[in-house]
Amino acid sequence: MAGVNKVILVGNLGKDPEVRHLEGGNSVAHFTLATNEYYKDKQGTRVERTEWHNISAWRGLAELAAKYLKKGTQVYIEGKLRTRQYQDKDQQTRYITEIIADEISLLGGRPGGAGNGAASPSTDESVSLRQEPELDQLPF
Amino acid sequence: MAGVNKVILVGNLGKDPEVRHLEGGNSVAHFTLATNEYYKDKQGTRVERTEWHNISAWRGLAELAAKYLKKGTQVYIEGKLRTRQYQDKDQQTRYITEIIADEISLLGGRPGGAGNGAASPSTDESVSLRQEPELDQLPF
Amino acid sequence: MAGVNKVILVGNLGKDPEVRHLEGGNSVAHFTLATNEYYKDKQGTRVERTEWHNISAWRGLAELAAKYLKKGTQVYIEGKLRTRQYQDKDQQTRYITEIIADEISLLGGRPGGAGNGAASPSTDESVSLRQEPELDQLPF
Amino acid sequence: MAGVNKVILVGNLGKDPEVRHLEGGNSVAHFTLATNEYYKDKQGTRVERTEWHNISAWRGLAELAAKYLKKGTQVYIEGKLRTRQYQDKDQQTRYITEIIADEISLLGGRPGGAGNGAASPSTDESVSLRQEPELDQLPF
DNA sequence: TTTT
DNA sequence: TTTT
Repeated sequence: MAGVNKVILVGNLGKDPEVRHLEGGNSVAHFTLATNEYYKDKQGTRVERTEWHNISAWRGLAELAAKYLKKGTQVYIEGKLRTRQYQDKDQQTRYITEIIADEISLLGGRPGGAGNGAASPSTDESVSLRQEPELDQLPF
Repeated sequence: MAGVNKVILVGNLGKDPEVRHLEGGNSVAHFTLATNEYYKDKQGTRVERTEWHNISAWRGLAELAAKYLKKGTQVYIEGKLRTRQYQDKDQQTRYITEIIADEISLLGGRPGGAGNGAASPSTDESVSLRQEPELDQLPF
Repeated sequence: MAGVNKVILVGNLGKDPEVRHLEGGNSVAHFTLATNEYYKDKQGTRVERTEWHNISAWRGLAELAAKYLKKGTQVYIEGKLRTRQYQDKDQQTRYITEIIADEISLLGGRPGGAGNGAASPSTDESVSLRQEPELDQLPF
Repeated sequence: MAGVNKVILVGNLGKDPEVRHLEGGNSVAHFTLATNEYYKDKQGTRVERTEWHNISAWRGLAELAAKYLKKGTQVYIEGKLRTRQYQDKDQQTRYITEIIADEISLLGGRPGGAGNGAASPSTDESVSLRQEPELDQLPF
């Protein structure tokens, strides 16, 4: 029976998306997303906690991310968790957990309006896709 | 502004929860959860893909997890992502991403009914909590 | 800017799905879903509260619902809210809120195993779709 | 077994929240929220669809809604579905489906920054609560 | 390491 | 009208 693996985030990009064009015409965008949380510790002091997430967007969604998202942009992201292993420079097995984006919505009234250099999506373009990444083509 | 950091999973436990009792009376349970996904590859062959998640449940939710969950149990989990760093045995900095559970619901008609040895929750007990982990008391 | 309109439910069907075949080859399934909640009132008495939801599933998802879901089946449903207006028998305008399903996952170990008469999905069939209903073809 | 009844919305308020103070010191805020969706119809024409949701926020969350939200404010809302029945002016039984908010997050860089007259939340105040409405005190 |  |  199929399970459920769903992530929902609202936060701000830590850097501009990096896009790689893969053999076969596919592309993938990577960026980090910060989600902030505020709570009071035992002494009643207000504490801010920032969690950083690794986001991957594939194919059409990668192109849209490259076009409309920039460092600082506030977005809603829906996706799924994926943990990959890779060999580090010392040939040690390491693990990294990413969110593979299925949907991205720009938040705030007017993206690019505050002079952040990002394009504004025409309302004809939907910033939303749902597709399987091709794992054998992962760029790293 | 507070962001959103939410994870929703439906899957099966890979092992019995391990519970640790911390100084100060707190407790934390750890277990892994498998979420299964099915799709067809380019050749049209059906492929099963299993993603493994590290789950942490704190305090009252840890006690409930220890009491009612076992290897194989199907659960709905809602929580948030947290990536921690730690030093491995070679004093290298490593990262691990976990889901801190806020809510756990047992699925399927009759938990423990298949002779899996887990207790069945009395309907007076709510298998749901929402609380902040105390990070300075992390067991590892 | 596109918004977000998402519903996530885990509950049991109150009746077998009713499927209608529309002109043009489309089909739609309707059923109700009960979600149960337990809490203690001010007197400390345990109270059960059942919320009933109207679910609609379209096209391929309608066929799958008809095939695999029955009264009593426990399911995970993801979808979106839609409120429609219609004229009642006295020509009064009435409103009904439904969840248009995007994804349905059967829960519990063995659907149909308890002799409920529903078919068991072959693992080749995915009980998951994501598509736009055609509003001009609504059956009522 | 407890079910799941969860709604996640990102949209804009259609009007200022209306707050009622109930006997016993409780309060409740009501407002409508629009979620926009864009898609192409069969002719390839771009179509915008707006869905309107009835939101209720209770107690502390009602006060925060009254203080920080205004017509047009973009928010993230998490809550649950509740359908109530009431008697209309002709003593007919009617149904209304609402989302009872558990969490509300203001979106966009600077709430109130565009001169909309709403206060800006001090970072010491958390715009998030999770509590049961007292149904016997519903204001209508 | 789960489940079907 | 479901389920426990």
